[in-house]
Order: sequence, then C-alpha cells, then structure tokens
Amino acid sequence: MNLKELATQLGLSPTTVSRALNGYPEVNEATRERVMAAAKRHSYRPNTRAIRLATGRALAVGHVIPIATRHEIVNPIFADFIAGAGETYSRNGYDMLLSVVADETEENTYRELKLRGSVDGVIVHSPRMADPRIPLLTEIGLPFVVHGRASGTVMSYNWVDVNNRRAFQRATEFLLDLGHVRIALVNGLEYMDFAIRRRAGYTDALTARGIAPDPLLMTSDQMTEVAGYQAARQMLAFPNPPTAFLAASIISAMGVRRAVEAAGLTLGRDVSVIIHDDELSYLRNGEDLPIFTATRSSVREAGRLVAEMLLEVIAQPGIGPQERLLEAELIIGQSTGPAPSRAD
Amino acid sequence: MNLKELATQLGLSPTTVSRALNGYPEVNEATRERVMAAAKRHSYRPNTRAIRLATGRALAVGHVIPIATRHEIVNPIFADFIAGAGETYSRNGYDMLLSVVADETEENTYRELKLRGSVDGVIVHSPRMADPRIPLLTEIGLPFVVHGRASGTVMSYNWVDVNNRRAFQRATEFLLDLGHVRIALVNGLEYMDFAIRRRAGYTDALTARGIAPDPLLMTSDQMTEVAGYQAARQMLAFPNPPTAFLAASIISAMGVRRAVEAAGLTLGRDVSVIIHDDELSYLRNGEDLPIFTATRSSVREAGRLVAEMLLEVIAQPGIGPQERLLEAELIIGQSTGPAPSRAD
DNA sequence: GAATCATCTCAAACCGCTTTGGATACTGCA
DNA sequence: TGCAGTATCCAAAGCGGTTTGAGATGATTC
Repeated sequence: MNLKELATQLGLSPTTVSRALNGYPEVNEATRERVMAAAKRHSYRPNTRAIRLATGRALAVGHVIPIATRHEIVNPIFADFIAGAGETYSRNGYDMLLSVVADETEENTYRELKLRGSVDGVIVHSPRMADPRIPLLTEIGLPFVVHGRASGTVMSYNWVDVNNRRAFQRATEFLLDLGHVRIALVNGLEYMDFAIRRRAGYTDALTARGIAPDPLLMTSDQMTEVAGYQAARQMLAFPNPPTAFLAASIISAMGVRRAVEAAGLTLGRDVSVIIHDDELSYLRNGEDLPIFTATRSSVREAGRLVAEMLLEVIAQPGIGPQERLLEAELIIGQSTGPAPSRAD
Repeated sequence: MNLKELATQLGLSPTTVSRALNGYPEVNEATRERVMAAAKRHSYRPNTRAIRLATGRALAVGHVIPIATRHEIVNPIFADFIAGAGETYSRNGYDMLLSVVADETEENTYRELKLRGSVDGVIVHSPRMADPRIPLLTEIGLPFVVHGRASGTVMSYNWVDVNNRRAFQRATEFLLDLGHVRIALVNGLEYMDFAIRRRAGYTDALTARGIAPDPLLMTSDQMTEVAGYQAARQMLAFPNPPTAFLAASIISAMGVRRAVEAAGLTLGRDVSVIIHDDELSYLRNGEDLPIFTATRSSVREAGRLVAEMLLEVIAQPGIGPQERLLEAELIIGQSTGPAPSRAD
C-alpha cells in the first residue's frame, strides 16, 4: 500500500493525502480525518526510501566504530553509550547507522558517508589528541558531535564530555587525605584524550601537595581486566609498592583487585582503589553499597546527551558550537580506607 | 556530483554511465574505462537514497535491541557480537541499522521496519522459549536469522547457535571427574533459551552420575557481576556449600570470585569455577594461561556467521532454513581443581 | 548491395514520496 | 452584483538513480 494507491482509494490526489498525513494546514479537517482513518485502516506507512530521496535528508545518524586491527578490542562502554543514544534517535524518528571499520579506514568511511548521503550527521567516538577527524568532518561539512574532547584542537566543535581532569584530581585528593602517598595510576591508553586529562588531574593533585609523580606508578594500557591485573601485579611487587590505585574503569579495577588478592592483600584495608565508574549496566558498581569508591558519570546518559545535541545541530545548521561539560560525582565505597601505617 | 552531471560531462547518457559503473556487459570497454576514470576523478559516489528507491532494496539489515524497561540492562556480549556482524556488512556494502527500543514495543518495531522498507532483513537477538518474534517475522515476510534458538518452536527458521547443552554437560562432567559433588549453577535468566539448554546439560550430567540436581544450587538471574556475587555468597553460606560453580558468563564469574574471596576461600583450591567464555574483547579470560576453566565460543565469530547467513538468505529468498550449530571448546584454566576432601 | 546480426548507446518510464505553482469554489464586503 | 480574499485541492515537476525497449552503427553473410 503506497501513497498513490491510498489516494486513489480515497478519490484524492497524492498531494492532498501527503499533506493531510504530514499536518499541513491547507487541507480540510474533515478530509484529513478521512485520510488518517484510511491510512490507519490499511496500516499505511510512507516508504522511508522515498521520503529520504524526496526530502534529501537521510533521517539517520552514523556511529563509526573503529576496530584497531592489532588489538581487536571493542570499547566496553560502547554498548551502554549506544543504548542511550539509540533511545534518543528512536524518539525522534531517526535511524542509527553503525559502521564497524578497521581503524585505518575510518577517515575514508566519513568521506563515503558524506558522498553517498547515507547520514545527516555522525558521532565521533573516543577522540584522541589533536584528533584528525575533527578538521576532516569540518572540512567535508558533515555535522558531528564528539563524545569527549580533543586536546590540541584549535577550531571549535560540538562536544559532550565528562570533566575527567577534575574527577581524577578529586579522587587523588581523597586518597591523599586518607594518608596515601604512593598512589598508582592505572590509566587508559594515553593517546586517548580522556586518559590525558585524567593523568593531568592526578599529577596536579599530587604536585599540589608537594609529591612528585612517580613514573613507575603510572601505567597506560587498554582498559581490560588483564591489563589491570598485570599493571597492579608489577607495581605491588615493587620494594616500595603503592598503597592505593586509581583505575580508569571498573574493568581494569577487576584486574587490579585480582592482583591485590593474589598478593595476599585485602582491598580497602591494605590497598585502596578508586575507579572511574561509567555505570555500565552489566557491571554495576555494587547494589546499594558501592564496591569501589568511584568517580561516577553515566555513559548511557552521555549517549542521550550527545545524540540530542547532534539532532539539534542537524536541525539548526546555523547554531554555533555546542559544548557540554558533565561533572562526575565522587561516591564512597568499600574499596578505600586510610593508608596502612608503614612498617619500615 | 551526480549521475546526470557526470553523464553530461562525458557526453554520454545517464544510462550508459550507470551501466558502465555497474559492470553491465553492453558497454564498450573503452567507454567503461573513460567513465570509470571520470567517476574517480570527480570522486563520484552514487547517492544511496536514490539507489535504494530505484532498486527497491534497503541495502541494510536491522538489529533490534530491546531494553527491558524494568532492569535496564544492555547485553554485555552485544558489543562484540555487533562488531563481528558489522565487519560482514561492511565487506558486503550493507548498512547496519540499530533500533534500541523498549522491549514491549519490539514486535511493533519489526512491523514498522517491514512496512517502511527500512531493512532487507533482521537479526533476532537473545531468543526466548517459544519466541513470538519467530512466527511474527515469518508471517510478515521479513527475512531473519536468530542468534540462538527458541525451544518450543515448531516451524523452521534460520539460526546460528552454540551447543550450550553439550558445553555445560561437558563442564559438569569435568567437575564430577574432579570429585565435585555439590556443583552449583549460576545461570542466566531462564526464559532465555540458552539458559534453558545450559541447565539441561548440567542436570543431564548430574543425573547420569546418579546425583539428583539440588534446586538450592541452581540460580537464574541477569548475568551481572552483582548477581553472580549474591548468588555465590548465599550458596557459600549454606551448611553444605557447593565446592564448584558453573557460571553463565565471565561477568557473573567475577562476582562469584568476589564472593569466594570474601568468604576467605581460594579459587581453584577450595572452590572450583567453570565459566562460559564468550571471548569478550574487553574481558579476556587471561592471556596465555586462562584465568577460568571455560567452555569457549567466540561471540564475535558468531556475529560474523549470523550476518553472513542473513545476507545469503536475503540474496536467495528461495533457500530453505539454514542452521548452524557451533561447538564450544573446553579449556582448562586456573580456577578448577580436585574437590577438597570433606571435613565432616 | 541488401538483409542480418551484434554491439553500443539512448530516451523515457519508473521507484514513492515531497513540494511548487496553480486552479477552483466559496466567502465576505463594498 | 462584482471582486478580492481565503480555503481546499490538484497536476506536474522534481529527488537521483535503475531498467526497459528501441534506435543507430558497423560488421557479417548471402
């Protein structure tokens, strides 16, 4: 059942039917109701492909998911982020297009999306320092919103980010207040912008208290359980091991915990751990009482916000760069306690 | 730059240019090369929207992701599955459309997808027992492949599944061989088909050895860390606690491990754990030496296979139901050992 | 040299909708 | 009564491709 058939059935022109269904004013109320009823009766739905061609809009937004060809890892926050964004799209009649591509072809993918007109805009995930995607997308004129920011980018662009620097600064201060001095950072890969900012917050807090950051206590790797384990195991084997860890994610932290327990130590007593908690739905940080003390910020909510911003930008191409900085909460859980008195 | 412009530039008709680009035989080789060169020079890409309308194909497949409105959880295997499927789509010029919808509107979503012609086919995730989506999709004539199976469905349909029953049967036998008698099952939600099959494998193995399955040792819940923890904690507090656990996923197992360690027990010595390992990229089961003994089957690979099957089914509407059963490997890790001698 | 046949190319219809630019009928007002 | 103004509807031209059916050209056959 298409527009033309419906129109014939009703003895109307396609024009009128189209206008009736789309709420244009130049159609008699009685006629509109008649059309609406008929459309409902035949469960008519306008063909998306035709609408897209006729209006020149894709009614879709793209998420390009680069997969590093070497270490094929999918970002664990991805599912929840997508869920948040997806809700927004559904609510607004937009489709979500996912492109999974080898990371070296990512830029090309954006070009293709633009040339073929498959999407009205895109979300940029996991920005790196001076991320080349930002100038690229600006140049080719494909609307975009970055989830995160890209240090070292001069031009302005749309972004939604968590105040990672502040979060890790507060977390470090919290540990310092508990008497910890040897505080380790199990960071994400430090070509990722958020990881850079987190480290800055961490070192800032330390130096503000007159503590020189110890390079041996800073690691940077994938945010996996195994990487977290390895980093913590190494550091705990030092003659002067850390008494506290700052972990980039709950996943790394599970590895840290494994290492702590493997070393015969007890979490929250011998070793304190603070994580950044993205509130992953399948890895909740405990029920009522948080397992880990954490800086918390929902990645799903971020997904919603990013998507909303993109739809705004698409709807009003004129508006200037949109920016939104989210603050993380610091919540106290069972994984932190006063620094153990040193037995030296 | 569109077809017509390109044709004008070349002094050819749109017909010829279209045919030249699409490899039709009725065009002179010299002409074809001229066209190809010009297309490349102007970096011409046919407009996807126009192709879709003209051909009547969506060149897209849909993944409908239902979000339970009560417990808003995103399936953790989702990211990796999608990554696998996405690779296949990219390679074949198909788009992947993700619809995130409240689970009570899921069926409606399929109807919409069909009516609006947004996709050529869909993937059905997380089938439940006698899943209503299967008859629905069959009825409305939208090609689909199920990732998993749906017990209690009589009609035939396309599916790719892991032999969950066999996997859990083998895992249980392995524990029995180690002398374990009190073996607990920390299962996924048992309206999910895979969970039903896993339980069947588990009880089969037990009864084959003359052990009556103990309902107190079987739990069924979301596959989250917290749920795994709670289940294990409860069971370990029994007067006659289990000496081994079968966990539905590595995530549940992290919770089990937390409970084991909180109880002052040691994994692999006091308590054995076998997991089903989906090989999630961000939660690898150890590096070379597996952390957990596991039945292993890559969900990412499953994503690839499911996607390939769907594209086949779309390309050849006539072919009968496709079925593919994957066997899981049983790999030995550090989390299992002989049953501790009972001190009763 | 005419008829036949490939080979190559094109004009035009079509996919299903939106949207522009009227056309028609009716209303109100002088 | 005449005329501008409004309300309602429609024909037709897109959107940018694909595809059908036919024409033009040159080579081949008799």
